[in-house]
Amino acid sequence: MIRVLLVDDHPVVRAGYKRLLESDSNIEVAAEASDAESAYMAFVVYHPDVTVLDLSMPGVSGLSLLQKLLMRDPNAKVLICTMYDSHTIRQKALQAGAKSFVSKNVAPEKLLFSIYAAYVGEEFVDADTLSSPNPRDADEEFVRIDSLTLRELELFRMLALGKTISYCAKVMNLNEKTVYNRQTKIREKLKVDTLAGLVHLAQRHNIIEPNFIV
Amino acid sequence: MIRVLLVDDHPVVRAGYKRLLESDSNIEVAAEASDAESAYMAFVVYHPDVTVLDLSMPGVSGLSLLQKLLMRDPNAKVLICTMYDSHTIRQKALQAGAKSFVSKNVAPEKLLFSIYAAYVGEEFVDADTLSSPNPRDADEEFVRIDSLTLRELELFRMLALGKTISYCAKVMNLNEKTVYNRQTKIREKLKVDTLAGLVHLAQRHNIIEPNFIV
DNA sequence: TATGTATCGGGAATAATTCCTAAATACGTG
DNA sequence: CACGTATTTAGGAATTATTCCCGATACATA
Repeated sequence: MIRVLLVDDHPVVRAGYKRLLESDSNIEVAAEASDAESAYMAFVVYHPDVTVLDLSMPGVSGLSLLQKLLMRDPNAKVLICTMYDSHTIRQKALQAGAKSFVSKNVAPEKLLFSIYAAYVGEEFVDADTLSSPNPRDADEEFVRIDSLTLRELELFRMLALGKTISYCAKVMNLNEKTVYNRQTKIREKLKVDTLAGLVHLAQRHNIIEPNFIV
Repeated sequence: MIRVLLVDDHPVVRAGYKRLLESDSNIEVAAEASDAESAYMAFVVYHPDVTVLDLSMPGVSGLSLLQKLLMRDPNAKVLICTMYDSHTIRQKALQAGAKSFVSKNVAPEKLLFSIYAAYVGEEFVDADTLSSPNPRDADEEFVRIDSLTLRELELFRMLALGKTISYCAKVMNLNEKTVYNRQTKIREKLKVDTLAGLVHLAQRHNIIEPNFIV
């Protein structure tokens, strides 16, 4: 039996996942969490075989959680699952130590398969997304985004979402000074001179969802 | 047996929904679709009792599909389900003729309940989301934007596009000081505390278009 | 004419941001 | 292991951006 910890901030989606995963008789959802904090606690308490982590969580980026989990247990099997099929995010996730990565555009069977793969310790990165490299990949902008460090990427995302410096500092457990300095560096690296430009860049590269217009 | 048509562009999420819905023995997923076109065809062919429609589809807006479905069958029971818990979207969906509306932040049981409600023809709008009106409320936002003067609106647009203060001053033939002061007033009127927030607001109200890589 | 509102910017105070520096930690490599 | 390199974190001082309060003009309209 593969015991899974399920982390996703949408109850409905999480419930759906759970049913989907448990349609496989070898998989059991041992615990669920809707945010990074409770996810970490659940991880410590339940020692799941595999953690399925949805990256599109609000607040602190899921990537920090990923690192925390790996710090706690370097052999943790974490399967990253995300709406945003961005090469940037994928790179960062793998770089941060994720063993597996699938987007929500993948076939459901592949999700199950990748949980098995993660369980036995194999790395699995969804072939679809890898084999059809995004045309944006060659883009200069992409290279710039790629040059961001993990923490810079996190801050980039939050700033693009419209969070204030003080909010970012609070959420990321940083001194405001650090956030200011890092923000400057981000804009430097991305060659963007306003916060608004940062938003557009983030949207172009699926770092944040484009604003929904109905 | 309630026959459901399931429309969501993420296979994994869709599969999860399906398992969730079918965990209720009175509900059967008669058909699935991942885009507006095939959803419409499936609707015509299968005559579902209830259509569960995820609004976060790419391409043609889900609301257009909703209208098409209602044109085809004015009594169609359509349950709108969305990631984006925005009052704007909710308003527009109901206004377009949706009978029911839930966000993915709702409890899974409520999703099932709302399908029953839709089936028997009752209107159901998730109370949680209604009772806590979003600060980004569409109408309020609209009123605020409406309160901008002509020059303020011009500047608002330029700032949202990512132009710098000095550029705006040059183009608008103004002293930078004036631009600063005006910018402050705009953010005050719009109740937004970062430039990034200004971008999102501008996009929501079609002041500027979200820019994608083509 | 009085009144209100839009437009424009100055002066002084304040807050935000940069620039430079540095320590602690991690990480791969010879 | 030791070493070079990169990351993450901030502080002090300098600089810039932004606010707050204010006065001036223009222009419509009650």
